Amino acid sequence: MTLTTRFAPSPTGYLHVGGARTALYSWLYAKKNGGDFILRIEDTDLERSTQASVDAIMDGMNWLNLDWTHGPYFQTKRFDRYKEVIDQLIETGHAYRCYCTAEEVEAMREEARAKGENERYNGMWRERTDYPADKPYVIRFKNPLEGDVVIKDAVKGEIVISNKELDDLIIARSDGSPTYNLTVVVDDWDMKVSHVVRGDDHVNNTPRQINILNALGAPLPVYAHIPMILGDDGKRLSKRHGAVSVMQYRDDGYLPEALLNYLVRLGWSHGDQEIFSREEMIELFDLTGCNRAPSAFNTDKLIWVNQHYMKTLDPEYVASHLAWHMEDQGISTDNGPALAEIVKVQADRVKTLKEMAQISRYFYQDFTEFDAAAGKKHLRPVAKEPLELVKAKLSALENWQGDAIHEAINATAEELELGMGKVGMPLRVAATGAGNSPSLDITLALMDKDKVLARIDMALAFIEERIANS
RNA sequence: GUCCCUAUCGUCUAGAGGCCUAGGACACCGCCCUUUCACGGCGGUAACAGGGGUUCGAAUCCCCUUAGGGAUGCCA
Repeated sequence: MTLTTRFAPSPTGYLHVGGARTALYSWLYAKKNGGDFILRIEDTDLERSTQASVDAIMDGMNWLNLDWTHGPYFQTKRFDRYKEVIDQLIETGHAYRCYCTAEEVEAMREEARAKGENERYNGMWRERTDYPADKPYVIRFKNPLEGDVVIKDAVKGEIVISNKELDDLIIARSDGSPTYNLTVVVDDWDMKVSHVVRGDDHVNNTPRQINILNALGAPLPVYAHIPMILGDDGKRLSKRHGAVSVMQYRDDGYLPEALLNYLVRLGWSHGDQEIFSREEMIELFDLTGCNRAPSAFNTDKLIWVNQHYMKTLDPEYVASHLAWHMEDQGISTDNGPALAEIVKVQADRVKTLKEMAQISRYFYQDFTEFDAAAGKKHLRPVAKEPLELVKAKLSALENWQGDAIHEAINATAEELELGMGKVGMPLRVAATGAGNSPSLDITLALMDKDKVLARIDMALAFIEERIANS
């Protein structure tokens, strides 16, 4: 039998990092075992589900390149099937109508709480058949009264919950629509899901689902509940923590490989290994290696992973992602060096692609003024002579290449008996407009010679102006 | 309130009774490299929540406490 996992988000918001990690683990486990991975949209809550959220979730999955073999399935398209199962449950005596009002249920809860018991519905309609006419009712599942439910969780171990803690949950609302605990059970059964990998906020639902599965005579899947992800501050992840949406990480300049690698290591490990290629993750991942405690998201480490991938992945590939950021920042790259060259020289000086785009602007666009601090510090009257000399040497160059440029700068410093910094820094500010850049010879070689010479003239004019104003 | 889960450096984690005077990574701090910013190299600070057991021996097993998280919805 094929091993099957699924990712089943409800479309009530974007794909956040917690969901993404759950999806990743499910996906990994299926891939590892040559199984199927299903994407199912749990949209039975008509009030809160939106198409925009469905799109956002798919965008996130696509950006992370987590592909599914089946789906997306939508629960709203399967209402007939759920109705069928609910009727079956009623016929077999596993479910019944409940005419309680909200007030009555609330009273039961308070009563239970007053007695120091778990708040639960008391089952007052379990055996009644004196149904009032024209009154709204819900369908409740007849949960076993005695015994324990044992969950053999692949990551948490054995969890035992007494049926006494469980009440008869609602499986169909008064408008007839099915609820989560029913739909998830039916779907996992129908879709032959063999391994349910989900957040551990669902452990409490699991015994109820197992009871329904048993009532249906359906096989039990293997459950694997993975802990939640906490924010930087150790508190539950929320919008307050900033970038929790997967797509926000794209916008902020992270590579999908970096997010995936960071996420796979958050709550799972393979010895001391930190870096995992997609293939390695698939090969090495295992549910039993998952941690049982929640973990806090740490952006600093994500940044480190991101830089690692910017430096080591194929520059052409990284460039394809950089192109997105260039466009996002309105920088046309039609005229200038190939983006892969930018990646090669900038990768180890930035944390994100967004930053890479920002600091590479001068390769593609002219600037009208120098960075204030850098200009003030390096474009001073003393810089006039070295700039003029280096300009002369550069303009005399026939082959505009790194080593020749390097020679020209060296020669200038030697001739004027100056340190490299006295020549290099003014030239750097002149050519790039700012105080930092990759190594000068490489930077200049990536730019047009004429453009460099023109910018040196601009710097010279800037210095002249300062002299005139002093 | 009740039930469930969890607990190793600031963070992610290694550790499945002796290999642990607790290892790695990120961050942080020094030093080196250096024409800028970085990268890199070397070194350092830093943890088994507390208390009881079990055992010749416990970070590892058991119990209690404490702390965090989750559930307790006609949300998923």
